[in-house]
Amino acid sequence: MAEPKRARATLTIYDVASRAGVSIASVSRVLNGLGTPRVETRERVMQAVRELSFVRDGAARALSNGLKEVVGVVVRRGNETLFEDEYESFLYIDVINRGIEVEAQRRGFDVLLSSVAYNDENVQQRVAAMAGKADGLILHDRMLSPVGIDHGYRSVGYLSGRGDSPDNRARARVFEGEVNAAGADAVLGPLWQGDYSASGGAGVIASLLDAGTKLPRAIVCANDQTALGAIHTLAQRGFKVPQDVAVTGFDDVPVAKHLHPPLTTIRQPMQELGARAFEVLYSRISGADTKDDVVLPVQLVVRESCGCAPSTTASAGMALLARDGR
Amino acid sequence: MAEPKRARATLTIYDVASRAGVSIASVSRVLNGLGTPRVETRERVMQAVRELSFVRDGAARALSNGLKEVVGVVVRRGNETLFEDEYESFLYIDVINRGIEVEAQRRGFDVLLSSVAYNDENVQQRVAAMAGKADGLILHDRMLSPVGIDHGYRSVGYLSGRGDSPDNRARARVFEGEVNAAGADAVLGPLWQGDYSASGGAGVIASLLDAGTKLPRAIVCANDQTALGAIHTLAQRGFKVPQDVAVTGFDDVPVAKHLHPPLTTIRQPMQELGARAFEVLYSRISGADTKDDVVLPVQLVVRESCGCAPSTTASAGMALLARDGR
DNA sequence: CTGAAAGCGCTTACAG
DNA sequence: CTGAAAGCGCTTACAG
Repeated sequence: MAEPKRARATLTIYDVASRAGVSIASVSRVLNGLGTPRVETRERVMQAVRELSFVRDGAARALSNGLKEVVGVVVRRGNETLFEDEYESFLYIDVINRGIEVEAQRRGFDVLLSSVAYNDENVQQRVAAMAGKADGLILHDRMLSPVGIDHGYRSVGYLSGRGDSPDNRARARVFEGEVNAAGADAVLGPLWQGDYSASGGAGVIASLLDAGTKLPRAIVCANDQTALGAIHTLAQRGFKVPQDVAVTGFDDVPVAKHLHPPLTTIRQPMQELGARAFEVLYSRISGADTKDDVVLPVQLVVRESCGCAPSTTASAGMALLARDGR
Repeated sequence: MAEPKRARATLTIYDVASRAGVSIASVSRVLNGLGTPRVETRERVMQAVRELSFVRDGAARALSNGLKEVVGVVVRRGNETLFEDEYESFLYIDVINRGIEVEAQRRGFDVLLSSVAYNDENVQQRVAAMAGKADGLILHDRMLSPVGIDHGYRSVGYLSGRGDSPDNRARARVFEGEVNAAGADAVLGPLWQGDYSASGGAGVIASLLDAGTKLPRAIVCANDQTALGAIHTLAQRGFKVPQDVAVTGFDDVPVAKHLHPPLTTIRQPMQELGARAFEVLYSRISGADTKDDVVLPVQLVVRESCGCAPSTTASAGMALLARDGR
């Protein structure tokens, strides 16, 4: 197959100018709504544009303006074997991106997307390429947060996410602090190392049980997928959740409420998060000095896996939800 | 807030050249792996690049090369009130995009994303802007497909998607043909007009019932969300699915299997679809002449809502699934 | 109000 | 192997 080179746009501003019988400067001004052209000039240009279906080249504009009107977004994705339901968990990435995009669109920006695998060797190159194509970059990482729920369990384990995730480390730190502050035993460490995946969570529990370890009374998982895997293995090995071991997740992925038992977890304002990320970046691009650390409130979603009583409402799980169109 | 203008990249290829003591032509060649530079030249350039953390400007490269290495993807999104579970349905868009992106990355392309609301007034402008920033565009629309399942129902309704969707029209056409061919009554038309949303599906059923219409024995919905809404209203009005009215969907969104009853539906190879879309586009960009119409096989997912007996397997719904890393 | 011209940061024949 | 220079398609002071 031929290398895609010199797929040069057929039409340029010169074509429009000559057809309209004006200079390229006038075409540019009309197209940008600059100055106060005579109506005749304006109309001739617009007509030529229409007749030719002319579209300005973004690269040339960007080069001339020093502004591409493109935000780069780099996400990391797993590339391992997945539980079927796990597909859904990637949703949260897309919801964040959706938030970025909505906000970006308000400013006339578009979103350039690139995902790198966790084990990608040339992350550097990929990020550099993105940097070259965009005015600024947003890099995803998982988020951290404090929580508030206490069933008086005396020992609580932290089934962690990837070791190389800053969020995971922060989460572990907060976890340990909170559990100790409550006077309970915090159980965590290398044997409790998951990887944000369901199979990772399942594997940790299986290894612990195989090694004859006594499980803590409750297990806080780094995310819902991990909890999903943990609950699966616990059930398989004859443990009742939450009677024998309580479990919580993080993210509130759609399937969380369909698990047995329904998963107690934390919901984060994903779309809003993306929107705010773009706002901060945009301010920077605009040269404003901004506070760069934005923390959004999270919401505890109490269901049954933590030991709380089943809610009497819930019904069909079909509550109407207004989606903010902004 | 200041307009973001002239956020010009600080470093250019000239900076690298002068630091390395060579011409910009040499820098460019080294960076592109062109020609056979002396090792010393090569190393001095690389070192300068490293020291300066230089990144080539994508716009300038694009302008010079006539190639941006960017695919534009335009998706349409609803902006109405949503059922909570409906969030998930947008997943399929993202899965397709994921397929595009994976394939694009193989060719050194990145994905530029833009979504337009169904009621967006300046779709034209938006698409034009995208066209200017990309080498080619992929526009989403829903897909069509034939099916194969027969419970001998004598009357079957088609609860449609948006009227302006080509896929919806194609689906309706195929539906009518198949049902008639089976010797049953096809029920469709303006009163059966949904909009791909759950509330749309719910609304149609409610209106029909309110008008005293006798429902057909089975209802084929344009997509899963529509089916979700339909089932909800049917249950609310005291109809048993599938005993009184059978219902099928289209898409196999994650929540489909958690419905009561589990939804019989069609699964499409979404990610593959995206990948193929990019391939076709890439071929065109490369100047190859390609067949542009690619049809991928779909898969019928039989569950209970159509009247089939409950599967004896299913168990925890946690089957492991290999995700092709390609 | 409008046009000629310079310049944005690269790539690439063309000489040497 | 390497450098000087033209050109990619726009935008925007600067004159007129």
